[in-house]
Amino acid sequence: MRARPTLEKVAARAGVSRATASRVINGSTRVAPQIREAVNRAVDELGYVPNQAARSLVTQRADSIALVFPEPSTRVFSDDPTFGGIIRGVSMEFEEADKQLVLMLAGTEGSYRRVERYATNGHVDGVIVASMHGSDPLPAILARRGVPVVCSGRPTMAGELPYVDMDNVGGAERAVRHLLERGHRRIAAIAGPQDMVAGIDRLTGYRNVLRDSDRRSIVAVGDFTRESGTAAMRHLLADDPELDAVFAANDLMALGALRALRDAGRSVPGDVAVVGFDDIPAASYAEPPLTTVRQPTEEMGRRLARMVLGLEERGPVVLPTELVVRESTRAA
Amino acid sequence: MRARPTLEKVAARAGVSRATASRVINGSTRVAPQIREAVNRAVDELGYVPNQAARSLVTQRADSIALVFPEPSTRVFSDDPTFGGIIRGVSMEFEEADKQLVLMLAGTEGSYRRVERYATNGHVDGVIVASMHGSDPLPAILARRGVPVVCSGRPTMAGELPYVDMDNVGGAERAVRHLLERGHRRIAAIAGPQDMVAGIDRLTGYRNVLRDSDRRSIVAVGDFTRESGTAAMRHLLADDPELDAVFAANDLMALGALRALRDAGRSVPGDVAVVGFDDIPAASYAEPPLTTVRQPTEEMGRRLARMVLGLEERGPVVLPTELVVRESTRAA
DNA sequence: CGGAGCCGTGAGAGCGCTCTCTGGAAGAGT
DNA sequence: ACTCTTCCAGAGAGCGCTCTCACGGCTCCG
Repeated sequence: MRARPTLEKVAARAGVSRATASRVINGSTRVAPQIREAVNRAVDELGYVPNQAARSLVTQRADSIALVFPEPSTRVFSDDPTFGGIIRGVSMEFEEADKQLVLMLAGTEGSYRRVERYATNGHVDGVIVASMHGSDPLPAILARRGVPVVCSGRPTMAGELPYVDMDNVGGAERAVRHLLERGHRRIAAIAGPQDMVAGIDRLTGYRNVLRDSDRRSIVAVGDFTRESGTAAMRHLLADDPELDAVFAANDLMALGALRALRDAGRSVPGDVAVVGFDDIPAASYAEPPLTTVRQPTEEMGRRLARMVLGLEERGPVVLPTELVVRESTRAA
Repeated sequence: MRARPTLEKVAARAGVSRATASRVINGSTRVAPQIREAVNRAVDELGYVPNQAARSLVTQRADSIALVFPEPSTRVFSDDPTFGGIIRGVSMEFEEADKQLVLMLAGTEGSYRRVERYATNGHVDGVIVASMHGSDPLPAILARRGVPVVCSGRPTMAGELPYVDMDNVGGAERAVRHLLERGHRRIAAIAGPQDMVAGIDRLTGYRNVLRDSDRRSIVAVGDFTRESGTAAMRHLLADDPELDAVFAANDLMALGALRALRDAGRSVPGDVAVVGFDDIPAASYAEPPLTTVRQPTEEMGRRLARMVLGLEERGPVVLPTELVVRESTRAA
């Protein structure tokens, strides 16, 4: 493997100084056209590519940004399309800005410190933290150390941390209102974990609508897994056999609820209508296909990227969610 | 944000030379214990973290490795747990080796060149290419440029490229044999795209077993989407109404087949048994839960990582797959 | 007791780049 | 014609680190 050419070589070949070559390569306009061309030719001929390390050393920029996922939940990347969408969105923006995406899965204590070290040490120009638990201490720590941080999902630790979140409350409200409009009267909820912002907000949305309509709320709490959805649904059926609709705080639990309803001999949507949240692929495959709330995950990624790059004002951004109506709430 | 301390400062504080401080930080044993301790203390007190750019500049190593995904298929990360597993595995190994994972989604022509540039320019000590299409030219290009490359999935472009793949042939064989053992006689296949190694190999496995058992093979080709699975199943039923089992080259298509069978009024597994491949989460939620072939995706990630890091001999590695038997092939 | 050998430390070069500062040529103004 | 400005190119410093080399002090052997 032959040594990569340096700026020095390019300059020599083009018959100019290193400084001038550098100017051309970095797109300065204050260079005579013919010289510019000579340099460009030399670059092509030698296949020159700037050494990022050397560049970073002097510019103090890394041109890369870390995307940190909390890995405790193995769900990351496997069941939950949110992450994939975010990555895709971030990736697209970064490509445009010519930044690199450094992916870090942090879960263990040790890897936390590793992320912290890595981020505070100039490796990276900023960090996007995709934490589901709003109480994650990492963002605040990094921010305090002067690293630009943006959170995906509203952090619960009050503070000035900029974030991008989905409109969980609004999405839940729309979903529950949809059930009301369809004429359902006893609308139960399967809530998510109340230590996660998404879990809290979606339950809030549900409560908001029911409160306004003077209907009683009936809530069971799950942990966002399918199994917990099944269990929660069983409890709900036992507590209130009259219920005719369920809002689940995510699709996985809705899928679990579907199973419990099937086992209990209730038809969906005939006896009980079901709404989920997330619009995971399996929601459309379900039997019956699941009405759910879709989130603009890719857009979320883009906004996160733009914000951490400073292309967009830092600050809370809440993206609209969209109700996707399928058979699980459509009168048979 | 205060300036980060340099090695110089640490050395000064410890009362030694820069060289010695560097030795301590890099774990050289040839330093007097008390000096070592003095340096370590200085490091702690100042919160010193080495500047990676400066280090890379002189060592010519980047301590990071690119993981390239071909993005044309939006499925990446959303429906397919393979990617997630690979990322997790790679990430774990990298963490141990203190390397960084740079994620690149390459799809467009432009981004291809970008990956090429980036990888050949010393940013990265190696590249893992997770291409589904074995004919991807990128790995060969990089290899020729002297960049250590490892492929996830066997590349079709014959060559010396080291790779890690799943035992697709063996998995398919086991799946089909399972159907034979269950007493099924007319076993059809829904094959994947024949320009993808996974598609080819899984069909080969199916054919191998049927050939040995003198049974006729009945094949419809899909494109790994659920819809194509539904369509393929319809064709198969039309062509051979007598069939009593189907092997689908992936779970998504198997799910599609399930739907077509339901629509056609065939019970599963009573009338027709169904086997998939991948063991995506939705396979276990399906109605009935799907018998399928599980792949050790995380292990794959680990092996890829170890290979590209040179911790493991480069060369073809084929990981065993595992048959997961569920209701879709269990006699009712 | 002197020289060879070894070990721990410091001095200093240099990795490849950017950027400031300086110099010289060309154009504008008087 | 001469000065003042403008503009473009080059010289050179220096980013923070590693690593080679030289050197002083020590031990060990003859």
